[in-house]
Amino acid sequence: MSVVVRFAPSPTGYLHIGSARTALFNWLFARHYQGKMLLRIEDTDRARSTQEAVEAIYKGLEWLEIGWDETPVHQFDRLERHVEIANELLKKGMAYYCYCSPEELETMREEARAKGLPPRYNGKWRDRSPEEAPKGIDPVVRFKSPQTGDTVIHDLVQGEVRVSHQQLDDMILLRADGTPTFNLSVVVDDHDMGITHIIRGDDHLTNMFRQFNIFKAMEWAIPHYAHIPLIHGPDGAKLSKRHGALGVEAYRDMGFLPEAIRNYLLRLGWSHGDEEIISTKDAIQWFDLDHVGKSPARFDFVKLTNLNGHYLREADNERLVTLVIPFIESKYGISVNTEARDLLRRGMTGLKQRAKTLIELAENSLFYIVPQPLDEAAQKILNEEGLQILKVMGSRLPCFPETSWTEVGLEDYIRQIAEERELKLTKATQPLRAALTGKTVSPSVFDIMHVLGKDKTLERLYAVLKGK
RNA sequence: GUCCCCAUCGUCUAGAGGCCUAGGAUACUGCCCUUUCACGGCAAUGACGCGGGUUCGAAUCCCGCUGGGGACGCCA
Repeated sequence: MSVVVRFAPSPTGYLHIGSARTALFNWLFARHYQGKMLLRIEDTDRARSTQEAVEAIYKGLEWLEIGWDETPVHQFDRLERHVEIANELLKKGMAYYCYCSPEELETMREEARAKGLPPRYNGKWRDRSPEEAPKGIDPVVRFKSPQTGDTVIHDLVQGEVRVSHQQLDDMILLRADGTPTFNLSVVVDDHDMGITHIIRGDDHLTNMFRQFNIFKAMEWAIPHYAHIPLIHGPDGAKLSKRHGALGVEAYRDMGFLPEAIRNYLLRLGWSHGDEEIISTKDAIQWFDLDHVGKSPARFDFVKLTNLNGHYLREADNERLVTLVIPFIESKYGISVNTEARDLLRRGMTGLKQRAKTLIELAENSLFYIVPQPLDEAAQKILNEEGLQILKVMGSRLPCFPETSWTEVGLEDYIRQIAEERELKLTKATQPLRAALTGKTVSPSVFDIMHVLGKDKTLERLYAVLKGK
């Protein structure tokens, strides 16, 4: 039997990072077994579902380069089928009408709570005859959960999980307005979609038992379950939307690369020995449920940032240019023309080694596009002594042939000048760096001079000398 | 409150009874490399929550405690 998994987010906000990890695990699992990953939008809550949120899910997955198979299923479209199954359960005597009002249920829960019992529906209408039904009240349909014994399920991550049936109340299948609820819809869809493995967040663990019983009542094949632990915030609490969990687009805007996010998320709860840097290819080859940990992990920006730095260094220069330009344009209000773009492209090898995010890369790239004012440290470097050396450079560099104007050629030449004057090389390079970039920290000055070219280099140099 | 789950360096984790005087990654500190900064290299600090068992032997198995988390909706 081939593997079919699904990612089933509800479109009530953005695609948050915990959901992204669930999607990633499903995707890797499907790819590993050469199965399918289907996408199902759980939009049955009409009040909270929005089209924007649906778009955000698609966009988020696309950005993360997590693809899905087949056309996404919109759960709401399948409403009639869900109702059909509810009616079938009714006919089988595995479900019944309940006429309790929401207020009545609230009191019921409070009373149970007061007695130290679990706040559950007490089964009031479970065995009553329909004749007792009050007039003018639209009933809900409830599932007849087993009342004695217990259910043991072997979860692929959690191991054996056992729940006493006393813990299970008769859940609502159909609301008073006739629409199906989550637990029903999920089971019907999972069955109809031929889902073999359900990989989802730990917070659904208790739903597993409710859903399991519907599968049994319908005599449908029961899928395998794998409940992966949740991601926690730095404070150790669930990283939920309410706690300000961020959508994937926020991570994109913070300058993270999708491959870095994927690698980071993968290592949050899954491991392969001591491997840390894991390519997608290896991830697909290695991924399994056996090595998913059972304890929740805290989200750590610092480690993500480190990983991002790694992938930034490895990334293709042209790609980084394309990625960084929007950051430059939006954050600094500078428009990047083709000439500037070319400088960025040629300077990228030196730039990318020194940035951990695209935001940092944008900031560090600025000097290539627009000459930058001298910052405080650069001013200090260009004191009397510094200016003196700069002047020397200003007079010597024009004589240096254009054909030798390369990183190596320039280094040799400037080393030579420094030696002549019995200066440490840094005494020569720091004033140059300050004049060329406005800063005391940058890529190699020889690299920068080469990228800028002779004309631009001298232009910048003279501009600083003139300004002093 | 009831039920369920979890528990190794600050954080992410390796560890499936002897390979563990507990390994890797990250962060922090120091040193080296070096035109600055990063990268890289080396080193140092740093953990099996507690208490009982089982066993010749426990981070690993069992029980209890403590701590953390999750679920208890006509939300998904």
